Amino acid sequence: MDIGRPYSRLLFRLERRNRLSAVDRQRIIDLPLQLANYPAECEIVSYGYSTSRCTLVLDGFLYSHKPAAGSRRQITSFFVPGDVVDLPTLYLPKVDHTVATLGSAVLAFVPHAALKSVLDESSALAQSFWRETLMQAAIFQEWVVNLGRRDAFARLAHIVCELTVRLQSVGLARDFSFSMPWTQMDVADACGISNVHANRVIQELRHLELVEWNSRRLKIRNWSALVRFAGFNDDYLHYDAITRNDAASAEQDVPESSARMSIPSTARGASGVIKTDC
Amino acid sequence: MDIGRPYSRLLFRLERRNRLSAVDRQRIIDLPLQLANYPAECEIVSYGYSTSRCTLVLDGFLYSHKPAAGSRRQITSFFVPGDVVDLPTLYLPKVDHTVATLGSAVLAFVPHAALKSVLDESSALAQSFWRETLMQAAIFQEWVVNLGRRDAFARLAHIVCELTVRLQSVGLARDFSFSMPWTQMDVADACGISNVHANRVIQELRHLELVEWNSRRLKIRNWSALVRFAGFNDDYLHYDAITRNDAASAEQDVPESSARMSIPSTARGASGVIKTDC
DNA sequence: CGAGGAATTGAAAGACTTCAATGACGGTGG
DNA sequence: CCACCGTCATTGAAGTCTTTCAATTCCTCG
Repeated sequence: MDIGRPYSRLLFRLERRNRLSAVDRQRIIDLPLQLANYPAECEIVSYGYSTSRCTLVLDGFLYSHKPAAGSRRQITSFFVPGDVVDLPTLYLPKVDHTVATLGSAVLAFVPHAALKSVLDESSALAQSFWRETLMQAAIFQEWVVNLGRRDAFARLAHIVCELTVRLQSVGLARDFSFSMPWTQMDVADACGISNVHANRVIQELRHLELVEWNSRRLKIRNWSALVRFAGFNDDYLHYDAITRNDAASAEQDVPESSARMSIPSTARGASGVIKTDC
Repeated sequence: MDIGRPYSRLLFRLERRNRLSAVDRQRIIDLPLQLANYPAECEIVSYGYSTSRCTLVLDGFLYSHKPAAGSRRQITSFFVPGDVVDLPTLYLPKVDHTVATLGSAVLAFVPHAALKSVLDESSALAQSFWRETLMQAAIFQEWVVNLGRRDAFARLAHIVCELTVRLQSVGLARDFSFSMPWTQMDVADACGISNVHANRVIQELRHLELVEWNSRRLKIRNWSALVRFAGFNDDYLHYDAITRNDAASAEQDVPESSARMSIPSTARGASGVIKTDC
């Protein structure tokens, strides 16, 4: 963690695909950042409110969730170091979810005004930030599949796979081991299951020797089996085009074709075959 | 449907929040559009491929889906007239889902190159298109909640509510009635349930006299009861800031505060109370 | 050491899936 | 014009997955 130069993480993220010009890099470096330490379970952005800043995760985890009927909630995503949270608030003023810290976290806030003026000046930067939000949308879309079409065991395995790859893409969890400060209640709310069932699912993953899971520290025991078990395919994370140069310069550790599943090419899945007369 | 001037729908969409300058409006009008009629069940964009154009829905419905284990699939979104499909392909070249027509549809294609050059020239336009993708992401996020935390009955009701509001926002389904060319298999794949159960859920909605549902024509019988039943709250569609002027000029018919649920303000939902010492 | 949240367990109830069969409908070819 | 076919819709019954309820144990922190 290079919290002393927080923009370096941001620059790395933005240059996943396109190199930025020196001018644009300087624009990012000159962004006013307000650093802050947050304890566990703090709301960063609250449902129904508006905000005038975006959040960069420097260390720790955030998660977003939405309330549902009957005092239940659904966790809709996790944020790992390097993620920019709440870019949507730049152009959709009313927040339709809540973002909170999972464990304690180190954050950097960027005022909307500063960010907007930079984005107005540079279409390349606007494009890079736009792409970040597109990648987030792709993750949401995969979560839809996860909750809709996988059983509880595969769901949790899939979330673990995603977290692992995302952490590795920013140089963390290189040994397939990381501490994740969620409770089993959080796991349940992310998987859309009950906390009791979450407990049983975790035990099953332990029993199958796919992961070690002791007091909120996770260690992947058998990555390829976990990937198979989850039906995980990292295409949706869109890390494929990260150049080796960028990766090297940031000491990045993207697993090489970490997870590829052969997806059956049946066009209409369960329900039939696409007519080809289009 | 004003298919003779397809860009008018697009302009209306982009000006939901910000008026565009005359120059920007002209840029949109000058975009090269290729019109096409498509029969039912045609793939527009296919998983794993790349594409060099975006799609504007002029008439009919599209849907996107992703394959899952065991020849199953999950529908991840529906697209209604006026929607711009696959804006993500502008900046994420490899498509991670499949888009197909539901019934027959009238589409307009815009080449990436033309769109990109317009977006480079005008940051206001880039912002508007960016916002479109943010709104799509918000819909994905709500689908995560839908699949994670609602039972099959509420899930389907919620999807029906969403479709109704989205159609009404472009001047369709004013009488709370619209034809939707999905099969019960499609319904099942959208709700993440089996086709057999989808059938029973539909029957229940009919029995509760919430909707009429005859041969793929839907009529909402009791909107407020349906909204309550679904736990539907249209905040996530982010239509709140559409100005009345825009609405009037496009003969739009957004239901006034069509669906507001009181969301309990419990911060952590099922699992406890947020500490306030942040 | 006590308190309280978190994890774990068992048992019963509920939601949903699967299998298998039947009915309804529209389009096609003889 | 009608028989045939395939797709879609519908139904029943059995089985599986998940939830709920209610304890009990574990762990951490003050």
